[in-house]
Amino acid sequence: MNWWPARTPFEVIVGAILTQNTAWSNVERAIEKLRSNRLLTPGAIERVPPAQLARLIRPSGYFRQKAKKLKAFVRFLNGEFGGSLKRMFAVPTNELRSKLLTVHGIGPETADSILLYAGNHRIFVVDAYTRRILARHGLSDDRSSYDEIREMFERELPHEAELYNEYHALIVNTGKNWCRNKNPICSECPLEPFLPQNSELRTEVSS
DNA sequence: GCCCAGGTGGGTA
DNA sequence: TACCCACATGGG
Repeated sequence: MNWWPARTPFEVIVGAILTQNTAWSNVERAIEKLRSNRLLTPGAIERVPPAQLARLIRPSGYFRQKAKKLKAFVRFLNGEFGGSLKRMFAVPTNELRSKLLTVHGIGPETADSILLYAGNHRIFVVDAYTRRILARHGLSDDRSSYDEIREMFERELPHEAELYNEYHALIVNTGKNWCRNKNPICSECPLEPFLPQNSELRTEVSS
């Protein structure tokens, strides 16, 4: 939870759901609404009426869908782990990942963000930026699946949560520029370790 | 006005 | 499996 902007693990999870296909600035408004209404705990989300929850998170977009997703997660947490995140995160990574993927509204990226940023599990998070940057460097194509890309990073990088955390942060923070502009690739590119020696990709890339 | 953002689920062929 | 679409707000 070093880079992810949140105060508690549960807040990370809420943010991971609210940020689905949504700009973070919009998520912040929704989180602040939840905070001022003291709804940033599993118990509070469980008890709040769905319509009220939806109204509060409206700025994050898809608010009716996301209200259902937040409800689905706390139902899962209560049912499987008695409402305890500590107990949930004590489950081995792969087993927990499988369980999270059964929850309505939790897909691969959301599951992995929860595992890494809320639970400190060693899982590399792949997102839209990661895919675009990889494709642009010729390291993947559109047919590469989420898990293929994730496993590539986990295979090539030291297996450390701290490093995955930082690496994904670098991709998100800088990816925005690389995706839209035709900037040369600089030495600070997080994918630099993957680029073949002598590759023209190291100095320049054409769109 | 138009396009997009730190995705996911459901329906159809 | 592989598309297609709905979901919705706020900023550039």
